Parts: sequence; C-alpha cells; structure tokens
Amino acid sequence: MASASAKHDVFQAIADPTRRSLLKLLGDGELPVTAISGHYPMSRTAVSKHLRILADAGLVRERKVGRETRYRLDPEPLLELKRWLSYYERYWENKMAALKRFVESDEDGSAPPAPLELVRKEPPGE
Amino acid sequence: MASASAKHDVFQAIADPTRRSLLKLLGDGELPVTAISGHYPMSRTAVSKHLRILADAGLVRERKVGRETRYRLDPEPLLELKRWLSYYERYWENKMAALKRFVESDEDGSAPPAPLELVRKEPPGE
DNA sequence: ATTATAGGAAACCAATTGGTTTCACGTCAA
DNA sequence: TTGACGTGAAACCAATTGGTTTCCTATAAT
Repeated sequence: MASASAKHDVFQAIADPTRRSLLKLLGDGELPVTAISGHYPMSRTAVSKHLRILADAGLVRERKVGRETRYRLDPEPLLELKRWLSYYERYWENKMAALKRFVESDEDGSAPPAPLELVRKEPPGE
Repeated sequence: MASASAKHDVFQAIADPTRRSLLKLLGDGELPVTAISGHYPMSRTAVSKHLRILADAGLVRERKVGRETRYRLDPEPLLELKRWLSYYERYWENKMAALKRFVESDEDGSAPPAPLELVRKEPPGE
C-alpha cells in the first residue's frame, strides 16, 4: 500500500547528496521553500526541483499555507529501503561470522573459512 | 578503513535497478561476466560497466581466473546505507507511535495523532 | 489599489548516464 | 601456430540530470 509507485523511486531519490541533506533538514519540521533553499548554495528553483523529486518518491509531503508551500519529511518510503537492505543482512552476518572465526581461529590454519583479504591492513608500503 | 572513497558511492550505485539485480545475482556466488550478462537483455559491455560501478562502490569484488573475470558480492558498503537509514528509525517510530495512538485513541480526541508542526527556524538572512 | 513576497513553470544548457558497436589483447584449445 | 573465447577500452549517441534564468500567478502587506 501507500504504493507511491510514482516515477521516482526511493533509491533514485536518495542517490543525490543534496536530497539526502534535504531529508535530514526536513526531519526537524515543516519548512517553506525559501527557508529551505537558504541552506544551499544553489538557486531556490533548483531546491524546489529536488523537493519535487522527493515528493514524487513520497519522502516528503507538501502543504500550502497562505502563499508558502511547506515541506516536511515523510519517512514511510524508507521502509522499502529497509526491507531491501534486510535481504543482505545474512551476508554481513556471514562475513562477520567468517571474520570472527578467523580472529578466534586457533591457527592450525587447516580450514581458512574464507579468503577475506580485507582483514589484513598492511603497513603503507606506498 | 575500507572507506571506499571511490568516485562512486553506494547510494548512487544502488540507484539503478539493473545494478540492484546484479547484487542479488552475485549473492549466490562468484560468476564470470559472460554468465552474468546472460541474465540481462543488454550487451555484455553494458553489464560490464555496471559491474565496474559496483566495484567502484566496493559492492562487488573481481578476481581474474584464467581469461575470465569473476565477480562476487561484497556487502560491506551496505553497512553505510544501514547506518544512514538508522538515523530515520526514530521517525518511523514516531509515526508508528502516532498511528498507534490514533488507532487506539478512545473518544477523548484531545490528543490528535501528531500535529508535527514545527515552528520556523531563523530566516536564513538574505 | 498597488506593490512586494513566495513559489512553480518553461526554456535552456552542460555534464552525466546507460546504452551501443567496434577493436585490441590475453588466454585457452586444436 | 592458429584460431576461438572472455573481457575491457574507446568512441560514440540519446536521454536524463542538476543546474540556471526568466517569467507568471497567487497571496500578503501598505
């Protein structure tokens, strides 16, 4: 439900750092466009377009008040992201487990759980 | 550590549906490029470029084996995403709480779900 | 009534993106 | 050695993106 199957999905919406910043800013509460754009080095119009993209993705809600349009965070679509991420939990768990096994291994070295070269931090040879 | 300070960040990397699909595919294990590209309607070269972007973001690792290059998932950078997401947990919690309060609200109506209006912050000068 | 303010719409632009086709190179097989 | 296979690099292209400026319309405020 909620669907928000709009033309902008949440993945694409949060891909831009300005938009991620906007989400954070709008978490504090409702703000009109001009106030928002004051936080950014770009034009008000540019910010407005970012806001529209966020709104299309359902991440932000707009509300007209007099002559202003106030925006605020709607975190609901982030749940989709969370769901997507949760699929990968098992992988880090595996990795963590492998790492742990490696660290705790009583070095008979007979069954290296996984190559995992990420473990070693060579002193900077370069 | 890890840092993956590369030119492609994880947010941008997962913005593309093909790349998300690749991650899922590569979760099953190492695969060479041709085998991978067989799953997609686009050219091998196109898939290869997606793989490079994923690799730049640290989401995928490559390993040369004879004349093939095999790719596999590296979920580690997703932790950054998880961390980013976790910042917003409190918001859905609030929302959930508000919703719950609303649903459970019996008759007094004195506590509307969540006005959520915040006052305006300092006008950012001009 | 007139003027100033808030914000969206439109037209435009450069850079990036997602894709293609062609080519070159290293590796495996005959 | 000759040729086929697996892949990346390069050059190219259309569409999208992130931004701008200019204009237009509502809504205050005087």
